[in-house]
Formats: sequence, C-alpha cells, structure tokens
Amino acid sequence: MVNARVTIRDVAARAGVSVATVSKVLNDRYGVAAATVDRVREVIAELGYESSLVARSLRNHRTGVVGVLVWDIEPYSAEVLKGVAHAVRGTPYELVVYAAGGKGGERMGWESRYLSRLSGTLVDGAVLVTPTVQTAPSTVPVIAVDPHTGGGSVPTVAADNFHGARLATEHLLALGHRRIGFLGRPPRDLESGPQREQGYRAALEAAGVAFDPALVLATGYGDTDLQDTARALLTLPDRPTAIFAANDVSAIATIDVALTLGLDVPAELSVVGFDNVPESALCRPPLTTVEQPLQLMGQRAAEMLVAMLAGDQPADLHLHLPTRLVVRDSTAAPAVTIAPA
Amino acid sequence: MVNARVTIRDVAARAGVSVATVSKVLNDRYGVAAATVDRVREVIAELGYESSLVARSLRNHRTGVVGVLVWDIEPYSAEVLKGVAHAVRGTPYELVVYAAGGKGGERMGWESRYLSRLSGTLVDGAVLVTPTVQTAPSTVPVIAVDPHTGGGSVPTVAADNFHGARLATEHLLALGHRRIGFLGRPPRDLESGPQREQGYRAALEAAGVAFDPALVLATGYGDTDLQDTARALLTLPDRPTAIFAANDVSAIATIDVALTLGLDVPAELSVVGFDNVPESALCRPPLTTVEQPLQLMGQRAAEMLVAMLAGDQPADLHLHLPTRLVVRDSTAAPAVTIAPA
DNA sequence: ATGAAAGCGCTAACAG
DNA sequence: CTGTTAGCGCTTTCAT
Repeated sequence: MVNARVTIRDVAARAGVSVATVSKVLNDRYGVAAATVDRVREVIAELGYESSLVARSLRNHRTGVVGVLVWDIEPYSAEVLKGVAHAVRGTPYELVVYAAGGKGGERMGWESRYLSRLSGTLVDGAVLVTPTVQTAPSTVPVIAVDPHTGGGSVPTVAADNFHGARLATEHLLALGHRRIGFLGRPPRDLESGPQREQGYRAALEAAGVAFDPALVLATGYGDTDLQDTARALLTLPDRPTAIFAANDVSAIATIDVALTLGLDVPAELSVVGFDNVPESALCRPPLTTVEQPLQLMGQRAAEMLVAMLAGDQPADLHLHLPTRLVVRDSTAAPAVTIAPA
Repeated sequence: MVNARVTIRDVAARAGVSVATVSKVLNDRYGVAAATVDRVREVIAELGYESSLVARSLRNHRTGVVGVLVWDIEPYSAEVLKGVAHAVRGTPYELVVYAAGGKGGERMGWESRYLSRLSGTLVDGAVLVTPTVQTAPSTVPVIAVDPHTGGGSVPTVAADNFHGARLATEHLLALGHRRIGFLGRPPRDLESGPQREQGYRAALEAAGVAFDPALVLATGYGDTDLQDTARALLTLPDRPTAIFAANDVSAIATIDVALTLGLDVPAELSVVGFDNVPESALCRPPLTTVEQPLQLMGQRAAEMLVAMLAGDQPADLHLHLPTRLVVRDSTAAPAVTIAPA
C-alpha cells in the first residue's frame, strides 16, 4: 500500500501555489505564468502525480469514457467486447467495461441500476450487453446489443435471427430433408428464440412443407434438459431426419444424444445450430452453424453510441446484422430409408 | 438525455428527511426509525434511485471493485479477461476493465499513470495486462500478466515460455529434424522472447545438436518484416528443415512464405508456433503450436489479487504456468533429401 | 432518531 | 496572473 495517493493538494503545497493553479496547469487553461507552469509540471513529474479519474468525473459531467455493461465476460460477450473496442479505438473515447458478475442480484433490471450508478459520473454513454434490457429510459445515451425484448425505445443492434434461421432451414430442405425438427429455447426467453422459430417456419412454408408442431420442442438450459429434449425429438415415432437448434449448445447436445442412440451424424441425422460463440466451430463432428456477427454487433453498437454522443440520432433504431450459414460436416442428404412416405 | 440523474438529495427531499438519513438507510446503518426506513425505501424505489459509484468511491476509500488494465481488447487480452472474470465471479468483488485504446499516449508507463488515476478511488487493486510494466510501486495491490520485463517487485503471472519452447524444439528433434530455425521477436521486446530462444537452445543442446547462429533471426511486427525474415531463413544455402517461431503470427507468415517458395508444408518444411491466441488453431494448414494458458493466467492473477486484497502475501511472486504442445498438421518428419550430410 | 457540517479530489467562477 | 470560494454526490462524525 506504500504511501497514500498523491493528490492535487500535495502538488500545490510542494509547488507553493494553490490547488486552483495546479488544476489550471493540468487542464491547460490559460492565465498561468510560464514560470509557474514549469514549476508545477516539475513537481507533478517529481511526485508522479496523476489526477483521479473519479474526482474529475464527479465535477465535470463529461468523462470521455464510454461504458459497456456486461453480465459477465464469457465467450459471447467477449466477442462483442472486441467489436466495441475496435470501434472505440478510432475515437477520442476510452472504454470501461463493467462486469457485474452476478453481484447485481438475480432480479431483472440490474443493468438499469448499474447504468444509473455509472452514468453521468463515469461514462458518457453505454452499450448494454445483457439479455434483460427492461430499461427505464436512461439519463445517458444507451445502445442494447441483442436484447431480450424488442427493446422499446432503446436503440438496439442484433443479428438477423429470422433470416439466419431461414437460411439454415433452407439448407436442410435443399439437401432433401422434409422432417426437420426445431429445438428452441425456453418460451418467453430471449426475443431471438421466437424469431428463429419464425424463420424456420417461413422456410418450410416457402418450400411447401407442412409444419408439424410435434417437431418443435423448447428446452431449458440445464444439461439434462437439453439431453432430454433432444432425445424426445429423436425418439419420435416418425423421427426427424434433421434438426435445427436455435442455439449451438443444444445442437451439440443433440449430436451427443444422436450418437448415444446409435445414429450416425450426418449420415442418419443432420444437425444445424444457430451459433452463439465462435468456439462452436471447434466441436467434434464439425457443426454446420448460422454464424452471428458478434464482433460486428459490438462494433456497430459502439459506432451508434459515439454518434449519439456527438448529437446524432441514429437513422435505424433497430439494426439487424446479416448472419451467414457455415456448412460443416454435421449436415448431409438424408438417408433414403428414413425419408417419410 | 431525459431528466438529470436522481441524486440522494432528490430522495431526501421527496421523503422529507435529510441526506444523512437517506445515506444511513442506504448503508443499513442503525439509528433510523423503522418507519423512516420504509418511507425512504419507498421513495428510492419510486424514483429509481441508485447511488453513484463514483461519488461513493470518492468518500469511501474501498470500492469493492477490482480493475483490469488492458491496452486494448483483442483476442489475446480477451482470453485473459475471461479468466479474470471467472476468478472474480466467486468473490464479492465486481470487475471493471479499463481499456486505454491507444489514448494513453505512446510513451511507456501509461499503465502506471492510468493505474494511479483509478486506484484508491475506483478500484481496490488491479491486474495489468500490458506489455510494458515499468511500474513505480503502486498504492494498491497489483498483479502483472505476462509482462515485458521480469517485473521487479510486482507479482507476475506468465506462461512457462522456456519450457514451452523446449517442448516445441524437442518435438521437431524427435521427428528427426536437425537444422531447426528459430524465428524470434524484436530484441529488447517482451521478456518472453529471450526465454523462448533459451528453451530452443536448451533442447538443441540436450540433444547434442550444435547451435547454429545463422538459423536464428529476429523479426519486427510489420507484415513485410515477417515475410522478409521468414524468407531469409528459408533461402539460406543449407536451409532449415523446420522452423520454430516464437509467435503464432510469424509461424503463419512462415508457412505463407514457404508455400510461395514452392515448399510443401509439412512434407518439406515443419513449422511450430508459440501461440498467442486460440484463433491460431483455425489457420489453414493446421499449425502445431505451443499453447499458452491465457485464461488460466488471468484466473490465477485475479486469484492472487483477491488474496492480496484480503491481506495475504502471495507465496510465489512470479508464477509460471505450464504450456502444452498441440501437434497439428504443420509438422512431419523431414524429407530425407533435405537432411544435412 | 435525526440533521448540520465537513470533506473525499477536483474544477470553475469570481475576486483580488 | 493567482487564490478564494463553492460545489459535484456521498458518508460520517457530532450535535441536537
């Protein structure tokens, strides 16, 4: 802990001037004699003084810092962070990431509470990377990335879930699959869930394939939940020959279960997952995925934020970024024996 | 921007009490009538008040926040961040990542300046993920991850560069290579550079292979630098049959150049890289790498920091974490025709 | 049980 | 040119 922080007062005392004068030197305000400036600068160097960001923020209501609020730093948010950092790099802003890490209490709305703790005094605006944006309009500009709800009045950036899901389903249809299962997320969860299901249904409809509600199942997040749901789908009397999972983790669980059941992937079952993290590219039977542009989402969000800080209103309040289908070894044409009558 | 921040004074006024009383309620201090507590709580909820982290920090000199200072958020630091976040998750601390993003000025020592700006008032301690730790002893506990210099008195966490390099070189030797080039980094750069070279030399020596200075070249970071250096190595009269690059980017550049020169990898040239980012696992001819435990480094650093905040002195001031050789398709036994006499 | 007042480190009027 | 003064939002004695 050494000796306490060097403050502006220490500098002032040592230089034999008032704190006000030191402050002026610090901020390059004019109205200070050159000789004084020099002396103060010397003392600053000598003492290794640095102004406290916190004290300064408390006074100035601008901070020159953009914030990112994340629930935690894990593969998903880390990708978004990279994009945000990239966008911020070219601006005069600095970046602060605030990770609550579960300390926000479990109840929803932690992000607006935290936002309020930071805004005005630590950050000039913020990117929210947090599922549950239930935001009371904030006192600072805010952009939400991939929010739960449509995000009301808060500008958002998200992946084009509908189109991505459609792409995935079309791919399976093009391979000849007709009974395609949809493994969804818990109801009333992220907005992206229903969007993905709709993309799936739209593709079926466009191809003239009847929608079979029996082939649509939602799963919880627990490991056993995933497994059970996947198993339910695969042990159906007239089981699907392909499964589109709205989530890469469930896609991987599906493959696991399929192998357990003695089904070969992709020979007897094709699987596509909507990806959430780039790591899904590394899983064992390489998984065909719909890639979300995570970094780009962060980047665009930060760009919008910086523009808002400059006074611009974003043209599109809700940006949807294109997704891409990456075909890997978990999909193939269906085995003839399994095709329905 | 809506209406300005709700402050403790707004709450006090609305509840008809003094700010002092509100503060007491906020901090669960005793000495407030139950009825008053309730009323204040109601107003707080009604107004959606949240105390300002900044103002609070300015008063209390503890903040309950650990900081991570990074130069920028890119693949390398992002991995470390994941590890830090993981370690912090189980503690009462919250996490703030501060990314200077080039705004610190180019001169060395930016991190100590920033540290000083934050410490005592925004974070209780910090993990430094920044090459140039040239730290004047800080006023708060600090841990450096993979620092430039040995890190003097600052506790550090780093990969075991020496052993990793030795592993890589031994792998090449075991395949039968005898002329193994070493592609290093700029001199006087990261501490890890020389360590890796020493691991390389140690392996050669242990195998009784003479060290040939002509096979050791350092490169700058520019793209052309990399290419030129790799080419220099590969066009040597008696060229090496294998190259160990102290850095994954140079390893990839080496493969590029080799292909350009019409050399088949790995049939005619084996390449191993010391990895810096997990993405290197994805490059085209899959690269054999020495993996750094980036996440683990972050995790251990955070654990040490939290322990220090609790008053413990770390047992090991300089932690070296084991590295792992991951063999992929860029290495093979040397073609007989190339083996030296 | 409550509030007035001082002060954390800093900046921005305004006087001198 | 320089110093005095008054806060920013909050916590904490110390009176009342």
